Amino acid sequence: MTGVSQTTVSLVLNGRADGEVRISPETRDRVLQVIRETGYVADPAARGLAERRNRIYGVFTYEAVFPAEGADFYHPFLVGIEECAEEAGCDLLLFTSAKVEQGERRRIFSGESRIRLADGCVLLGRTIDPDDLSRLLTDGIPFVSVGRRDDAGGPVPYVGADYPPTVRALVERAAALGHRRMAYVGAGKGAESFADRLRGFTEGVAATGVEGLHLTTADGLFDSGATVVFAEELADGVAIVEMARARGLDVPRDLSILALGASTRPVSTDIDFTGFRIPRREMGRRAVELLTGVLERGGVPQELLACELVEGSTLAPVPDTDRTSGPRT
Amino acid sequence: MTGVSQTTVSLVLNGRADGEVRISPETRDRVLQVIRETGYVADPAARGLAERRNRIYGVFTYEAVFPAEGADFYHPFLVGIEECAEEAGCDLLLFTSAKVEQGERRRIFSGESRIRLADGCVLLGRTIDPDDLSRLLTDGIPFVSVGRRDDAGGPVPYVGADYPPTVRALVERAAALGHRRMAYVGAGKGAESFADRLRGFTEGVAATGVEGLHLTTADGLFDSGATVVFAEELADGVAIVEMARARGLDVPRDLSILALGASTRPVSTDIDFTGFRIPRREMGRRAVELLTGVLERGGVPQELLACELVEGSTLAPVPDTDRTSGPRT
DNA sequence: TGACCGAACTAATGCGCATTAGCAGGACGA
DNA sequence: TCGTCCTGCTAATGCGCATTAGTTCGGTCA
Repeated sequence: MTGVSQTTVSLVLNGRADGEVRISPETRDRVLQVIRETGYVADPAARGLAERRNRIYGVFTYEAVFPAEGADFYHPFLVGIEECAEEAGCDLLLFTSAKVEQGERRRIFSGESRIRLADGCVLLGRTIDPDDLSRLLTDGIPFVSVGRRDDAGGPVPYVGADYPPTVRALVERAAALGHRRMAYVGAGKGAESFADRLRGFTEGVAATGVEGLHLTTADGLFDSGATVVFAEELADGVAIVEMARARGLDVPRDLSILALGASTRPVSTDIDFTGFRIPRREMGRRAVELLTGVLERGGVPQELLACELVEGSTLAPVPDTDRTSGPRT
Repeated sequence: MTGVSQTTVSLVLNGRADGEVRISPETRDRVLQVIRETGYVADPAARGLAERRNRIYGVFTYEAVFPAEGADFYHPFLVGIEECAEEAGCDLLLFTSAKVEQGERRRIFSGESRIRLADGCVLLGRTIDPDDLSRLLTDGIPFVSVGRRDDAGGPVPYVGADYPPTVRALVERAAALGHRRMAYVGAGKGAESFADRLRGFTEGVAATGVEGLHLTTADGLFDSGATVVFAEELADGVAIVEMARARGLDVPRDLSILALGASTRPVSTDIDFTGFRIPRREMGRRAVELLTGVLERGGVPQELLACELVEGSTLAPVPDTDRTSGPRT
């Protein structure tokens, strides 16, 4: 002991020698000296209890944070999150205790959740359980979702990728190359990201005045007369390319295939798809920044980051035969 | 409120209706009902403060947990750690707030460390700052190091890879193929893992009665007359193979090259090295298990896991010319 | 009828800190 | 000499829980 009160130590530790409270330089130095000698560190638990914050950001994922298969779709997000947390001087709490039950998905509020130990939380996953989402809202837990989310009993704070204009731009590019019959292959619903892509496709088709088909699966694709395919995910694109090649079609000479973003499903390919890049790392960074903002000023931030178009080599001008047969419809 | 005291709620929440304390089933059900309706969750901070544990394991790494380059050397460890933490019902706290200063390494006890929020800690990194290590010991913070560590003012709890017998086995295998002059290329010190590999090499050489050279770098390797090279790390192995090929040597016909474990440095190669596999995932798992044991029963566990030999294709019988010229020394 | 006991709770305390109100002591002006 | 103000510090309180030592309220038994 230095002979001073616990209060004084607390004040010195927190540098609270401002207006209201005063500590003489000699006392401060003496306390600091002892702190240095003993290596005293304030108990974070008690500190958090009194201060009502821990400088900890929670990260909730529906999948394993460290996938056994190596880096995956979510890895770049996490890179950004870690970078930004480091800058913010925050630690990251991974909710690994939320076990993945038999056949069930990980849930946020399972049993005694430690989520409130975190000042706020970043949510990651293609889809997020609606119940979890509304629970977060009603409980008033600060959070930011990575990926746009529809309202869940109230506006959801998020940072997403701005798919519609991106997909639309691809449609326009295809139209400029003479394509007049385009197909979108994929569910177009379920995850918001899918819906947004389909929306961009639909908007683009309407804006350019070309024909647009929405196929849930690739079945019937090759009888549809479409000269360019928009694959909802990279994995879809890979599958379609293989199907096309199996039919003796050359990509992109006979059929252009665009991949709309990376794939959440594991897939390896060396095809240089035309499409766009989801700014995953930036989204991760931005999510942490927005979370910090929410904690400081509140609010419900909603941001969409632009996707960068990828030139690739799977988009070519419409084949001549199709260009002539196009008007026949 | 249910009309009962905070104590009762606490007892119900923790299922403490055992011998000492009694709660009538009706009261319990009533409390549980209200808990379910309101979605009450105990504040983990306060709980931790009173209970002196948080069910959180800290993970300290000297590098970024999520490397920008994708999965790296440390990834498999983390996979195992996450798996085991999930089973143990613990969350993981990543100390991202310990910034990497200009040119400095990450330090565990930088400023207001949140390390004590974790019940214990897993340490990851090729080398660990000796000061950090002894500080952990003197502060009595439960931890387990992934990778063997020499004492730091006391025995260090660890789970490591058992390099010496593994390397020794490789030496014996090479000897069985006729090699009589072997070279170890690498520092052989610094990290414990390097020292252990060199020790295994030295032991193996002594046991088989062959000649063993220790070269710090690959300089002079090709004039040494060695017919088989033990590369300390994968990256070293790759470099040596390239040097050998540049000299017109065929691997492994003219020169056998063994790689001692994966590389902590980023390197990509498709060479199918003969060597061994570091059981990284298992080590991660085991570290968490040992940490749990330390928390429950104390002690200083020290374990070495066996490495699996990898057949590969860079080890061949000694070349004839060398076999004959071998005895000339 | 009073002593005794067990069942079913609750009051009180402490965890280690941050924070607020307040206190001792000296300087200073009237 | 007394009141006032400022400086430099501390006592006390609360954060939300777990835990321990009661306390109350029927019975039960002698």
